[in-house]
Amino acid sequence: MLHPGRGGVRRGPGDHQGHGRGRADEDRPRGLRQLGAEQRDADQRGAEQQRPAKPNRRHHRPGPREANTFPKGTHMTEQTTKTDERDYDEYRVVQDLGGWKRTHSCSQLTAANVGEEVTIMGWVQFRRDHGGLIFIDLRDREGLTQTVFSPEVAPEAHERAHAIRIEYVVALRGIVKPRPEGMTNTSMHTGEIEVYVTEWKLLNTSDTPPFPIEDRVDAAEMLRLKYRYLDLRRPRLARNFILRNKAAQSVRRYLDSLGFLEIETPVLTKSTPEGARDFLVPSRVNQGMFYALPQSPQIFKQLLMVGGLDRYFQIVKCFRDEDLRADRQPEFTQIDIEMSFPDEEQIMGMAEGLVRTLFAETIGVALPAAFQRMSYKQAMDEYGVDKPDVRFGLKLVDVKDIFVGGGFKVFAGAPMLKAIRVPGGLELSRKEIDDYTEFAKIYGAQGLAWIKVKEDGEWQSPIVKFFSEDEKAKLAERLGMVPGDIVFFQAAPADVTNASLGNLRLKLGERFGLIDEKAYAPLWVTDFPLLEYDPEDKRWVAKHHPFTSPQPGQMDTIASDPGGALARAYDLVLNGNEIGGGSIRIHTPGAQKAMFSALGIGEQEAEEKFGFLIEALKFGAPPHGGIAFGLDRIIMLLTGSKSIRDVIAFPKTQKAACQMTEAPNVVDNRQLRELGIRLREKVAEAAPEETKNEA
RNA sequence: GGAGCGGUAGUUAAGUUGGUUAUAACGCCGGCCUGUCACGUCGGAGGGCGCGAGUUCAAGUCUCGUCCGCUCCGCCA
Repeated sequence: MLHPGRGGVRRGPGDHQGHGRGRADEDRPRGLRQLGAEQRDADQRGAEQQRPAKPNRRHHRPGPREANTFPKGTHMTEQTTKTDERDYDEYRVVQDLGGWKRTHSCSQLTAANVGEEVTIMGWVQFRRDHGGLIFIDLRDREGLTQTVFSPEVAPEAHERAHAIRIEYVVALRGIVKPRPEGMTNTSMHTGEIEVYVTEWKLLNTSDTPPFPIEDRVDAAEMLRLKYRYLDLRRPRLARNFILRNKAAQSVRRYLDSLGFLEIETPVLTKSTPEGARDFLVPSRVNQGMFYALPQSPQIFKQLLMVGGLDRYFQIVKCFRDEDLRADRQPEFTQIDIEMSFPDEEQIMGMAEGLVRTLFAETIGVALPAAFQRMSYKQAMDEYGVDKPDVRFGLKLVDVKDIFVGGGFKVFAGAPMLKAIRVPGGLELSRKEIDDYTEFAKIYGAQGLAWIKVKEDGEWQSPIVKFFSEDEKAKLAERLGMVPGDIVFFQAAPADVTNASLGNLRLKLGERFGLIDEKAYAPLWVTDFPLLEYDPEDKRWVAKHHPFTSPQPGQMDTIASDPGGALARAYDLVLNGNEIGGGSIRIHTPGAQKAMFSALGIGEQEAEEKFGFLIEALKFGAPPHGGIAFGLDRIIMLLTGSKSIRDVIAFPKTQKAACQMTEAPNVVDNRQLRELGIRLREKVAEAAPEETKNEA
């Protein structure tokens, strides 16, 4: 893996000189090299010691270097044109700040500053060297400023500026001047002015970056992640983190104003058996024992309520050892909130205020005064998913009853049969329909039935020949079918029907341009089932978590009808994304025990795993409840990012690895021995000898 | 655990039914240039196609394996 250096000489650690751009010094006996040459030679020796010479094919450069291996004079006449080449390394001596202070950021200067002497510092974005005038666009996280080096204004500064390259770090001092008539750049915030540099300091050089530091460049994500610190310099990412900070501060201000206390909870905590896989941390002091990283601070925030602290919040890292997605990372950030003596309305009202404030203060969007609400049942019935995107229609319609006992076995015998009518869908090509069929199969569907209603009203479909006239009539009426439509059907088990049609609906919404990209449609989904059946474990598990309170009276029927019990839980959905969820919690030991029992967790097991919680509930736990928001997902929505990685400073790849640090990695056997851990043979092969760990 | 897509100069990509010396643009290095702003212009260097086998007279192109990245299903109380 070669570094994209500019010259033939590799730089070692601590070498700030930036030599190695051109050929080695001895190739060019010119006056330029007097300054700082000694220093450089010393550095070079140091660098070579630390980094043994490696054949570097890339930087092989024929020319004077080879010429010099000939006896002096033999070929020199032929080389004379080449010896005019210059080496700017003498100017690439890194300087101290020497007391210089920044007066402005790179986005600040406007016509109002004309005539001022300013000092700006940052990275070189572009260099336009005209031989005479040199233009440098200087970048910091805020923006760009054009600077001018003129031989008439400052000859020394101008001469040295020939050495400046992209991503060099410089401090520029100069006078703000209006740009000449007709030379303003309207696409730049600072486009009315330019800074005439009078003196400047080179604060650091830079190797050529592996990819350009510009938004318009589409570098491979692997590369961006390996050089994440360079990726972060790009305006798009910088903007994301500036906004993320704004959002976090907005949350703090809002919750603080309502009396919520920001309290930290442990990161080294106890494994919880329910839910996602835990990340485990071995204990050295207690060999053979493990901490777990929190999947959420759920139990701690409840205990803070038992502790009488009344209102808590935390912007907190949570960890789940599950597979990654475009919107899922193994460590992510939650806005975690809990309050005492609330009902659902209070929490939802507080949460709406929070989200409304957040959107107003970050992107200036006014969300509706009251968010739309929908029961879980309605969401599943009409949208097939528990996080509907309500920016558009195309609702799912249950048509099972029409075909019960009918002649078309696929429909008549289906556990669930739903249809989705798409106005204008007549234009879909065979290929598109086939693609949608493949799409449906991802969710376990066997196929995808369809009917096109042609302009003359005739139905075109591979399946209508199996329908009776009565079925056709009822179907047309139920769906309101008109010419130009296509109707898709899914006949399958409930989960497959809902998932395939629910997700197809989203694709169709996009295909037919039904989604207003600028709209924000928040939606509360309420009345979730308390439990859901896990066919793998063959038992009922908590849909939300086992501390969620059932709705009044639901506990009584839980044994007879576990699937029918409803929870005091609510999710906040925005444009089809789940951005938050919470519940009123169980706050009496009796109810909590009953819940564990319903989940098939025995008294002894409950005692071992959650004994401290049950005990706490015995000591006057107040009624309490809360909510948690996925901060990363909210920032994704606010910034329009397609990937959660674009809103996390140092994210992990799909294999949960960090391209930059190469975490996770093997550790010394010594470290393992201290922890009382021995790796199984197969794994141990990859582990290093204990003495060999690279620094 | 599974499905799909991808890996070719520093980067982004092209590369035909396997066939001379693997293309281009940008970037890089150097020359020239006093009004550019993704400056221009002239010249130059730079890769053997993720890695490993195999088929073949011949492999970037075909086969198998493997590694890495992305999207998705499962999973994510």
